[in-house]
Amino acid sequence: MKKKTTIYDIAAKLGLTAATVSRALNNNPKISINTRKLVLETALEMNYEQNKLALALKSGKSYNVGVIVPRIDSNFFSSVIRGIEEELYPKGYHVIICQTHNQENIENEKINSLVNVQVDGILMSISNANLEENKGFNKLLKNKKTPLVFFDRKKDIKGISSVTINDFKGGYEATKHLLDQGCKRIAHLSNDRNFEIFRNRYLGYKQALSDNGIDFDESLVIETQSNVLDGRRAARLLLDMETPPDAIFSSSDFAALGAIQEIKESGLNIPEDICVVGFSNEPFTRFMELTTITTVDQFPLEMGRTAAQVFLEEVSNTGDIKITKNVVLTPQLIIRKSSLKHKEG
Amino acid sequence: MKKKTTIYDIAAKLGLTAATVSRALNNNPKISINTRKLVLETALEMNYEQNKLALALKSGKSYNVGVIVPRIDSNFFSSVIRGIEEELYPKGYHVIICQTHNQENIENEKINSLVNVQVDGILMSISNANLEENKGFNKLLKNKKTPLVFFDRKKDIKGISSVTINDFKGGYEATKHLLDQGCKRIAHLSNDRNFEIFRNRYLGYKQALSDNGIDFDESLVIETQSNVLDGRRAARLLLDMETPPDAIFSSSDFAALGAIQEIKESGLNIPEDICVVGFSNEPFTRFMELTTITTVDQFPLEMGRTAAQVFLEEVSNTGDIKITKNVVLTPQLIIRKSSLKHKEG
DNA sequence: TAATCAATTGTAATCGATTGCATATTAATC
DNA sequence: GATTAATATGCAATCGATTACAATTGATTA
Repeated sequence: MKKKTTIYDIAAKLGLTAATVSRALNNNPKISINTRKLVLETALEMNYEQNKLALALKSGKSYNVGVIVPRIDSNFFSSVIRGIEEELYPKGYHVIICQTHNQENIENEKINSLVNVQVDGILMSISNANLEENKGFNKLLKNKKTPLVFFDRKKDIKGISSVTINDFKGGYEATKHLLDQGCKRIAHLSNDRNFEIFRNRYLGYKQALSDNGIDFDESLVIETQSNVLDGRRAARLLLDMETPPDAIFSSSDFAALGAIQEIKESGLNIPEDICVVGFSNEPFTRFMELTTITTVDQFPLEMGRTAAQVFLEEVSNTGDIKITKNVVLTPQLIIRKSSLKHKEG
Repeated sequence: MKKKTTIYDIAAKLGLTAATVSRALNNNPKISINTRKLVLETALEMNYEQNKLALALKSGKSYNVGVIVPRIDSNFFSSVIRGIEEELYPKGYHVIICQTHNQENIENEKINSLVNVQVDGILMSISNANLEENKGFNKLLKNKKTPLVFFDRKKDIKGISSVTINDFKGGYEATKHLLDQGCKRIAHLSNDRNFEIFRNRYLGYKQALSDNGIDFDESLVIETQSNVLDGRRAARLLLDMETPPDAIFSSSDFAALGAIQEIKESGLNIPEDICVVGFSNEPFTRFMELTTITTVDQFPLEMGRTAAQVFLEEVSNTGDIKITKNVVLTPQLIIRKSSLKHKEG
């Protein structure tokens, strides 16, 4: 277990100074060609590798970025992370993963922890709709040293960049599609609308209804968690109504799946009796045997890549004026069997 | 954007030395109670936070661990990573993610890169069956400074710990279950058997056949990639045989799904005509509407947690003799509709 | 009263690389 | 041949925290 060689070792071997070695390795023009060559050869020979920790301490840059997500084991988030990693690794950055489990206190703690290990930036999808009340987060905001980029679940905060999809449009088009299928009574499985993404999907839904002369009926909107079981519960509520809906637009694929299960078990047919549209394009929506699920693709890979790019721009921006970028990707409605009564014109 | 306060700032404010402040903060018993109290209060007041980079440089410990996987956006790997993160974060570690895309050169590079940023350990699922021929990997092995733990896709290398499931048993039980269903001609969608996991599933399959008096038929084993399309291709080959199989045990859920699609499209019924069993318990296997897929659960969360624990043991082991631990988790066959012709006795 | 000891705190080196400011050497110029 | 300029290298501080090894202080003891 021999120690790693340092520039001092190289310097000693060549009768030089660490300073000279350092400059030679960094292609400083002040170093003579001979010395440079000698140093480079010796470095190779001695298996020299730059100590990044020393560099980090000196420069204040760790070349690590933190990524905070509610959880990593969902296709959406792991795909975003994949995109981030693919974009940042070639630039020399490593990606540190943190999960919040949707708990505000954990999110708080992880933000602190990441700042504490001197990450060069934080990319996050928030778990706390009231992030501004969060101490760790506020410290991060004030000190402004660590670039912050929101993706997907963002907060509209001045000076903070974000990458999202146009959730309004996603909600609008999903609803419009259902209307085009002849549906008149469209329910919506929403989620906590303190989060922009869910509020916007909801608003898109409402707008589509209004644009097409359908009265908004609040009783058709049910707040639903993003999981199969709660989707079932919501569907049950809807089916038990005096006049059940003829379509459901769910802000979550998982809830949509639960709804589909509940609907089928009650003997109704999809899409004939009830059309269903989900959100996120989770893999299983494509794999369904009978009723592949219509859903909205959020392009998570691209979202991750873009968030990484925005981060890179921010760190490379040395000027005084900070550029805030709010990128909005366009979602894509993917029409499948769960909502397709007949070919659209 | 004020600078972060250091122990020197605290020292200056109190007319002390950085050494004293450091000791006070670290509860060194040589510091008087008064001084300690004073230092702690001032530290709090000045929002002092320990600079981990400086600490890392001094101590040689970065409190980062690297995790290398083929890809992160599959449920299996993201679940393992989730387990790792949950286990390590409370101990002060951060998890750095690297993807190889199953490419050997990238794997090589990422190993080097992680060692270079001084991670305290590497947990990995290999992408290269001939890892020993890998330069970066060998360096890692020789120098022995950075603990290495394999999970799932491991290599049997002396001195290297690993956490896997008993793939042999998984393959055996899957096959035995098919035999119990009355299947006589069981095909196997294998994968590159240079990887232990695939070889062992294959061997378990063979053993179950042999134990039950069924002759092994090599033509029923088809090397298949872990994706839907290749599963279709493999199924097509099998269906086109003179005597097609009456069951398929796939070493991948994705290939199993492809096979199911192909079988159904050719007008055959599952499980009546052909039983199918997958491997991994990917979410979609449970979500299938008609034919939920029988599969083998690998307990990825637990695998991740265990791998993390093994790593923690290795770093805390300061003795000279290195303890190598090879944990083998027990897989669980999850019987669903794709293979259940009738209740098992 | 001088010697000894314990309790605190300070000094300075260390981890490894970078960099502004000398300095030394050589070459070019008058 | 003396002066200037250019080139190459060294010196030493810095990033922030830790830690052997002094050094100081006051108290205790012979």
